[in-house]
Amino acid sequence: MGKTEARDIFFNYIKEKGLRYTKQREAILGAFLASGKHITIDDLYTAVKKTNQDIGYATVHRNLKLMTECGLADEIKIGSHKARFEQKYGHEHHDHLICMKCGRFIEVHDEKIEKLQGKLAEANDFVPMRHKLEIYGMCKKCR
Amino acid sequence: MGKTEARDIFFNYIKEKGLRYTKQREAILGAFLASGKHITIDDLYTAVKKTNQDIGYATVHRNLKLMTECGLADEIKIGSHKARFEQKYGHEHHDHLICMKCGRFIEVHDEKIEKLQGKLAEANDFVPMRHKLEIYGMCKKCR
DNA sequence: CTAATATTGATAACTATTATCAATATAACA
DNA sequence: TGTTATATTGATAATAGTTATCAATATTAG
Ligand SMILES: [Mn+2]
Ligand SMILES: [Mn+2]
Ligand SMILES: [Zn+2]
Ligand SMILES: [Zn+2]
Repeated sequence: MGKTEARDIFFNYIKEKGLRYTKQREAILGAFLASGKHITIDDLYTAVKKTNQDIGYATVHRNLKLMTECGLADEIKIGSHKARFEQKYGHEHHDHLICMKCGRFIEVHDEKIEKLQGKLAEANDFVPMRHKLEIYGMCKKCR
Repeated sequence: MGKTEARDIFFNYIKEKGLRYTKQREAILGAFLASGKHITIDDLYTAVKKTNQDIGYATVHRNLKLMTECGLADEIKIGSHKARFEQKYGHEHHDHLICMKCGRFIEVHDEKIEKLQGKLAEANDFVPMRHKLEIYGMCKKCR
């Protein structure tokens, strides 16, 4: 479901920029597409290592940035924690409820809020391009 | 307008924790209350230095954290930039429109959005405690 | 005034990210 | 299929921001 298209997007982006499609890129892309939500660079590095033990951390880092540039990945920074990435291609936009106790991320979406954000920006002569809404609190399990 | 009360809050917090009220604390508090919006630790450090040239960076940092703990300051992290602080006591809650070109912060508030956020949390069995809404885009001046 | 201990300022340590660079891999093209 | 220009890699250094360490000093209760 979308893996081939995702690969095409990455491959085409690489080619358009005059870059080269390497075994490492293929491996990193594959591991990313197989990954769960909100992974860190370390998570992906560990995952890729399983099939490609000679991979370097910097290579994973660089390619995660490339995947972000071409729209396959989305970078999210929470509090003082390290950067996390989630799949973007084929995934709807959403915001996050973040549990302050267990760290769980709950993905949410509210079209009314999205619309009001647009109006709010407009009222301030501001052209919105992207936004981040994070609600911190306590999840069901943690109380 | 509120400066004395703000000082009381800090002083009482210090005392309650069995800490000591020092010249440095007084100077840092004063500089913070006189500061503008969204300052960095460096900004405050520079400001305090003017009247207290022997102050150390670590001392400013530590006390900014204390002021945050007792509710006088609010820490905001934008993108990959360094931490910024704004006055919280006597200031209403607000969110930010952030210009991606000039870096300007526009402070906004929308009660309807706030209410919908509460509902959204509730619908997910989540108890919200604080939230962060940042809309990135282009401000009026920058286009 | 004394004593216990919190604070300070300099700086080291730490964390995460990004840059550097020589060796190697890729891909266009002869 | 070679040749060649150059993009990529992996190790590691550098950087940026934050936080910890520690000896000297300041504060405060008694
Ligand atoms: Mn998500
Ligand atoms: Mn603000
Ligand atoms: Zn939880
Ligand atoms: Zn602007």
